[in-house]
Amino acid sequence: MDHQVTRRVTIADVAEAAGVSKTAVSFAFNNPGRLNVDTASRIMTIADALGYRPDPVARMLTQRRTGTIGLLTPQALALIFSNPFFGMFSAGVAAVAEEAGYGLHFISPLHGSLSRAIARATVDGVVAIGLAADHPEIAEIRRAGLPMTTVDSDPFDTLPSVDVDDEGGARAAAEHLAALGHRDVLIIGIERAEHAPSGAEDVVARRLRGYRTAFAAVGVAIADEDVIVSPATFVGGVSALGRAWDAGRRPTAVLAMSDAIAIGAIRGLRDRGLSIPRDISVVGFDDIELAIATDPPLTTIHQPIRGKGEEAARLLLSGIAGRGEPPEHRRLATRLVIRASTAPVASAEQGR
Amino acid sequence: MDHQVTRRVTIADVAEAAGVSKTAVSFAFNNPGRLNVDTASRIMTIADALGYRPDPVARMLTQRRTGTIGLLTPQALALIFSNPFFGMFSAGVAAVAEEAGYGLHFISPLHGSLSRAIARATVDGVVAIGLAADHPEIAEIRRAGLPMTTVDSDPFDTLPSVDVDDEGGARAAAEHLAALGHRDVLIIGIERAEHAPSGAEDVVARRLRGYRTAFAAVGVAIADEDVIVSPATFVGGVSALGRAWDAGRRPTAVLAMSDAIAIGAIRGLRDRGLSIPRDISVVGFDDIELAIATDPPLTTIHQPIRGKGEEAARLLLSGIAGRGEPPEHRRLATRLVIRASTAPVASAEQGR
DNA sequence: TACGGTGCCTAAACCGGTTTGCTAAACCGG
DNA sequence: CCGGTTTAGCAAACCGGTTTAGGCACCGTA
Repeated sequence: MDHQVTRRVTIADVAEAAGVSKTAVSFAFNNPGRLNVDTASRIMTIADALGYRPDPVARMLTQRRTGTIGLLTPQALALIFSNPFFGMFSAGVAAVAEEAGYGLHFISPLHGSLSRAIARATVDGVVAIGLAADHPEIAEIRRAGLPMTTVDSDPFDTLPSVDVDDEGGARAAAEHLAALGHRDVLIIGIERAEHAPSGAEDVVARRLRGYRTAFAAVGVAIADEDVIVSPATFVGGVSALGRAWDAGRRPTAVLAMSDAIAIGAIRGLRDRGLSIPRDISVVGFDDIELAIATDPPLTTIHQPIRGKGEEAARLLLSGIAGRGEPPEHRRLATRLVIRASTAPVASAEQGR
Repeated sequence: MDHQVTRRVTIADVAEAAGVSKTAVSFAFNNPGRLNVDTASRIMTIADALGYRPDPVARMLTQRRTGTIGLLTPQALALIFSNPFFGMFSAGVAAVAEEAGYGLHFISPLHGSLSRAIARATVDGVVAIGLAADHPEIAEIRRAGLPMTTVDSDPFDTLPSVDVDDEGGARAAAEHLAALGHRDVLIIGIERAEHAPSGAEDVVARRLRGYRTAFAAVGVAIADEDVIVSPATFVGGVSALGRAWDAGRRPTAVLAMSDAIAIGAIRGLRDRGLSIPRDISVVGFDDIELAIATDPPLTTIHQPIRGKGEEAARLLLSGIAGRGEPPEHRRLATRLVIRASTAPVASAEQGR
């Protein structure tokens, strides 16, 4: 019916139709107490009849707030959403955002440019996950005057942050393997979108350090060739494992920096006829919900994924509220969860 | 340093500093061709020095477009993100949105009100998933003049839509079970947020019909008590199964309307000492990536989750582009994928 | 009768940009 | 030197709301 270019009905239209000023209409919606009750309801009736809906953009402009927080990732959403970890994390920030009446906007590179995406984002603040602390975009956001909290970035910072004990978790994972007698491990790290900017130490680096520390304690040095990277997804894990295998690597254990990767790696190993954990052990990182339901149930490092999201959102909201407290830094604990994807190294060899 | 309430630097500040008009500054950013090249670069330099960043909200207001599409769900994000299905679906819409230069905004009930969330959302169009066709919010969005495409809603509609052959898929799942000799099944449907508005037939209803048709063909009627519902999450599945079990239900097979639920149900059954599929068969719906990696690998109904998201986004974008074509309706195929969570019913009984 | 309140409503400024004429100067061929 | 065309930049209107600072009528009171 009204299929034409029917101009949107504005506050002025309502005002005219009701024979009052724009101010009155605005009051009817936002501050009815300032109007005679009859006038107010008459205005509302007319507004409704006309199908008037205050334009949220215009509203944002005058109020200087958007009621939205941004969730920024340096990787494409299409990729990141393939990782259950990210879903859980998002669920955490969404939960506290919703609770506080905020909407959620995802900010990810637009045509490859994170800057462009940031410039277009209409948000009151942003939670940035997986952004190295020296990433130029961080400076950009701060210049824009937006409150921000970082997650899994470097901690030494003037911004509030939340992360987990990556190094400790990784160390625990590697120690577990070392204690089982493993000496030859393949490490699958997380591929980062960005061309790693120089110095900053990211999640991958911290976990790697943990792995190395643990193995150094039993006298094995992890060579760079023992470390490969993969997108943090199931299919990423499958193919990363495949590449290493086809290149001739035959480790007795795999340390993956993400459960999605680990589960993919298990799939890849199975496809090659290996039995887990008899022939080869696998340990993940994250402890996603489904880690308990895989075959075999995954030995992994637990981190409070959802809690991380919640905490990040909380810190951000208090930053938005603008009490000028000094930035808080939260480091959440990790812990080893032993399930069934790891076993003593000996078993495979001795069995022969 | 600039820790004060430093007012945001506006286009007027830049204009003044550069000794030009606001127009010139605006041109320097959006239409540099209209300016002398020296002037333009001088303006840019000054803008940069001042840290000027055009306010995206103001920009939206004048341009009458936001460069953002909304993804609307009737359930809380915190819940929905717990379902891998949703992640995959989002990845699909995100992929084509990003490609087209659009951002992604999630719209979900704010303080329980979807209307409120919609009113606040600054988007150029919305993809609505899982909203019954007679849901009042649909009318609301249309009145707002926003292009919209529905996913998994009722199809008979004046809006573009995409869904899958739910009934056919469900029928295939049930036929598979029936062929294996199962006659006593428990069905776990998806709990919907909304107080089911009367007539509309949703995904749950369509799948249920498919299940019923298949079993009717072998002479068994599915009673209402055989149908329970659960949030579409792993933990939802665990507890739904628990409730049914504790209430004394002892089916030979479980038909879950979501893989997440199915995997949770398997977990619940295992916790009770059952072996899958020897003691009881389970079939899911969706075929999420991880369905291949669970223990046992899940027999399920495949649907092109990601493709659904992509297609929905494409339809929406063409709606936004506003070529006034009649709305398209896409129905994607489903198919049974037999893995290892189903087996003949006889085995358990005969084994005794 | 003048005066301070109070209740109800409005005109106009404002938020921070973009866009539409329009003008003035420089350029150009004849 | 002249009329016509570019080029460079500006003032003002506009997008659609909110908010400030009154104005006006009516009231009770000193």
